[in-house]
Amino acid sequence: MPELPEVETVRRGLEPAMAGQTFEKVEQRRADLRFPFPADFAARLTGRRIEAITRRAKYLLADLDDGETLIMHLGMSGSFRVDADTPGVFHHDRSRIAAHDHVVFHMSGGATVTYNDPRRFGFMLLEPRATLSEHKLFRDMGVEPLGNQLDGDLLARLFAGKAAPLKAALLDQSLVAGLGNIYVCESLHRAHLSPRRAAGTLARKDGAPTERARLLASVIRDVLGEALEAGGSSLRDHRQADGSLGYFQHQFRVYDREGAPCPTAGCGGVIKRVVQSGRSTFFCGECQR
DNA sequence: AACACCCCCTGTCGGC
DNA sequence: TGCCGACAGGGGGTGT
Repeated sequence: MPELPEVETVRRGLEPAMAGQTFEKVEQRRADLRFPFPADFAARLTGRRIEAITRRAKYLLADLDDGETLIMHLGMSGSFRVDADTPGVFHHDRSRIAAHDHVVFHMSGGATVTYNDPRRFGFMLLEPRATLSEHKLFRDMGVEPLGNQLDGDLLARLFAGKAAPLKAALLDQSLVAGLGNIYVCESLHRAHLSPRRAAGTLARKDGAPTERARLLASVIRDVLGEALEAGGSSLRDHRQADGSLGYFQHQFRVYDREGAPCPTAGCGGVIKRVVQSGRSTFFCGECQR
């Protein structure tokens, strides 16, 4: 489910419950998610204070006071539920275990934070913070699309010479990190660019960006920013950490809208679905070139 | 090197 | 109603 806007929304939901708090008790309810949990996972967290909850691309990072970082990835179906402190109710008793609740964090401030993940494509790791940027997961990771660096020039440089379709290039986390299937489809539609166009065509021969490269960089930031403002997208029953729903899905122009009229003014096209590198791409063949 | 493809796992939905 | 295949927001590994 979660692309950058959803993960950032989760981060903001976890922050008040976890940042500055200590793990009072940790329940690990199975041996593995996508990967095995780190050795002595619960014991290594218990008693540790979280200095900050941050995010890199689609990863949530909890910086611990012993120099380690708890790395959390939500995969396709991971979510966190925060049960806030209720006076008079001992917080260890507050959270009721539901199907696919795999980890429960009991925080010193009183909140209970539960990780639920039906498909178990998510994972949690503990790694030393000092060398995190050299870790296999982060070493080759691309730029944050909402950071200062992403503009037409960078996009053109990243894509120069690439024969891969724009769809694949934008999903490549080693170039731009944080986009997923939804926001790539939405961004390409807004930029009127075909998902099948070779990524290298956004750079001129001398490597300078085309106007389309500038436009694409710009709409990516717009789309992600708007999605963030809407609290992300809630597909199926996915919820934010506080239980509320994001509502950006109501603003989808192409994603999961096969057969619908293209929303571009005066276009008259119909949204199509094709498969690219094994995933659905939604786009308008008329106004996306 | 740069792609395309398959897989991990569970739930849901549409078609028959 | 029930069964079955297709598909789902991610990404790592393998093979060409």
